[in-house]
Amino acid sequence: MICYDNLTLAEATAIQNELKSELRFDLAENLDFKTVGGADISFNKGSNQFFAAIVILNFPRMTLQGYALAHGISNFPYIPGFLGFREVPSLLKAWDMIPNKPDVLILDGQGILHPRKMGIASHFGVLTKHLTMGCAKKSLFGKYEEPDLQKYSDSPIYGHHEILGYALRTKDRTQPVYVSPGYGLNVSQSLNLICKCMGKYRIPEPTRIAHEIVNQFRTGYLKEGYHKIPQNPELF
DNA sequence: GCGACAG
DNA sequence: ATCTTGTCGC
Repeated sequence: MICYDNLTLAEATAIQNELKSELRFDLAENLDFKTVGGADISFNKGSNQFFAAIVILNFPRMTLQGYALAHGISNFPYIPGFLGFREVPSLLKAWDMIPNKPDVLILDGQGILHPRKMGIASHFGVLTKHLTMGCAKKSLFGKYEEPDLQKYSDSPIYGHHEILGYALRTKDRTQPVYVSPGYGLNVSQSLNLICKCMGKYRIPEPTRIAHEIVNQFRTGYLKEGYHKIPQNPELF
């Protein structure tokens, strides 16, 4: 079990720069996935006990197939730019419970839209070597123009002299979300994937449902472990 | 030095 | 992130 407690900021920064050299964006031939995962963390204010959830949805149907719930402890504080050190350890516990990993995982936070290209989605992806991407509700890094008002309008976000991600309007007249690759897929693929994961809300289904379920876990309505949802028999 | 600052 | 009621706008 990896533990990032007791790291100094200088050490954490060094680790990010190290992980950065392992980034890849050429592992996805296409977006022909069978499943997509969503990851989220929840905790009670002032507590160091974390609740982690990773849900698995059928792609592109966006119906729940199963979910893993795990408890975790973290004493690493929340510092913008270092979210991975606080949340990744707990998410890995949930990840390890999953018998069949999702083809791609969407995390609540940034991917390479980060000063050192090591947002939580990239951090998690480099450690697991699985396809990941980030979809954040607020911007952390990069320069961009406001996308148009209607659904699916997007605007590139620049940083390090290149396009790192996109501000995407996922719903009419609502704040955009910020998408970027984590590990394995490229910038345009990350944008396209999020578009294919939208339901009737601003937040894409994977992370939206992960958030819903992790809160039921935190409030005691669901228990730790891997839960499989009965799947309807294929009819054709 | 000042402002910004994922969850 | 979490704690919370009403309220404005489509």
